Amino acid sequence: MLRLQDTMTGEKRPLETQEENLAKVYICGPTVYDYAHLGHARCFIVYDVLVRHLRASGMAVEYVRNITDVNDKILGRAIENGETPTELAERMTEAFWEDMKRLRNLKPDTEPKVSEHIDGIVSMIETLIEKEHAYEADGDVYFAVRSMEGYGKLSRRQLDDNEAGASGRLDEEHAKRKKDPADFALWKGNPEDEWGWQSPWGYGRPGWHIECSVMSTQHLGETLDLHGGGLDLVFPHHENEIAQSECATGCTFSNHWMHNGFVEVNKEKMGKSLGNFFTARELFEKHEPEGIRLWTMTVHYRSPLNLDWEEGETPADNRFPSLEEAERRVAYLYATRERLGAIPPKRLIDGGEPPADKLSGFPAALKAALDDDLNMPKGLAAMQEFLKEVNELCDRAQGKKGRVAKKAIAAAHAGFVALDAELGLGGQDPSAFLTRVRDRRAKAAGVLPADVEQKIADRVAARQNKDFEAADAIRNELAAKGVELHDGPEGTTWTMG
RNA sequence: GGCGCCGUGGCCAAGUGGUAAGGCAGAGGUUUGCAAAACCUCCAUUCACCAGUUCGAAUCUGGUCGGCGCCUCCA
Repeated sequence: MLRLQDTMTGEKRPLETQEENLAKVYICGPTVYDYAHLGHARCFIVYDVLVRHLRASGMAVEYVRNITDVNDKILGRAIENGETPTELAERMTEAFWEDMKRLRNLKPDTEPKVSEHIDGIVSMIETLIEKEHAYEADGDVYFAVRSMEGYGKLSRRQLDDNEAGASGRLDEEHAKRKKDPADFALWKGNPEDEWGWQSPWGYGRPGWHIECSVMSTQHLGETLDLHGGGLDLVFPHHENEIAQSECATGCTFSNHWMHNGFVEVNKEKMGKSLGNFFTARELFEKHEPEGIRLWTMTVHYRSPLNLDWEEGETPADNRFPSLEEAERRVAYLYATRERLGAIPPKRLIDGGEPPADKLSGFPAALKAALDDDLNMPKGLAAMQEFLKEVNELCDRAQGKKGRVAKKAIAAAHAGFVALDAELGLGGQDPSAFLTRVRDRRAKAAGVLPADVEQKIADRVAARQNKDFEAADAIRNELAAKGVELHDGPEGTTWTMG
């Protein structure tokens, strides 16, 4: 049973779904005006693990994540780029999907776009006007926050406590049309030569929050089992979604609210204006996406996730020690999996000792960790102990007369299956992964694989002649470039340290 | 001003009433022609500080100090 922190109640409580064995999950997706950044990566990995875990626990999940393709920022950026907002949005949507795929995030079941829900938006606004929760003003439509009892319940704030314009972003033009400073736009009128749609209140575009109310309701029904997004969306976005949806339908909007923490860079919030902003794809140049995936799991999903950044002379010289460490851990995972797969059948025996608890108990330990408010660091700790046991198993199989029990091997394989199902780790081809990491590092260090292979051949010859001095000279020469040689029964292999 | 979060070993980080997971780094060992990898052992009598509650507190309460987020762009 999954227990999750609920932002609404401030408590950890079981995720109770309306229909048994079906979870209706809505996650706020990206606004597609630019490439996904590290914060997006983290956020969507968190919800990906949520969905994976629910499914691994035997639950069906209807996973809906929207694409916000209608937004002022998209328009602004498109004008800068000299393209249409639709072109930009489509380009960025494709890029987003590609990045998510590389991070090994599952595709949601439905990815509704705002541009395809304008009719629904208009009709929800009409309902809100009818029910006197919204009013028209000069071609705009605003939601009247004071018309709703309990406005502010998610973020636990009283309207009168908020400091109007505390973030210094009051838009005076629109502010004077509002009856209350806290009222927010459902529809914003704009000139017909600008991007927009026709509506009962004239030409214009939807406000920021209404699209999620409409898309979630349309695809999952009036009441969601869980709604999630970044911590910054609690107020105003989710608060306003609640206001719109509950005033329009009269139903509870979502039974559970989940919010993930931010990514920080050197302990400061990541932001374009701060110059410490990284897109997912620029980091993919340096680090395996799956390493980044594991890195996001090293802290609890609600805590800040800090990226260490050692700024280089040029962007290419930037270093990210925490990502390097995470990538090494993923490489260890794949190396272990590769070793397991390489155990020859003749080493396997029936019977034998029962597998160690850390081995056979890993899937259950992982499930228990995730059941407890998606505790991924705890899950990784269990993974680490599991991998150690698998290596120990491989060590035993490698001894001169080494034999291991078939049931232990089966338990190890089951552990890897669980790891991929629950966390989305270790599901790639091990040797392809390891070779890719090695070759990328070699390239970065200016090491040519063909040269290394030649040196290895020279060294093999030297060793056959018992010329260990020459052999060691080659080892040292390569080591100076970061190349590590591994002598094994099958020959010599190499990695980049 | 309002709402909320955090302070655990050299670094990162779980743990939220029963006596400190895991990772990185470090030390020693098994193994190796030498290495690497892998594995084993060691590495916080202590959880910012001060009071209090309790048989018992890193975990609860109050206070102090320090860091941070949100208050209509934000994942």
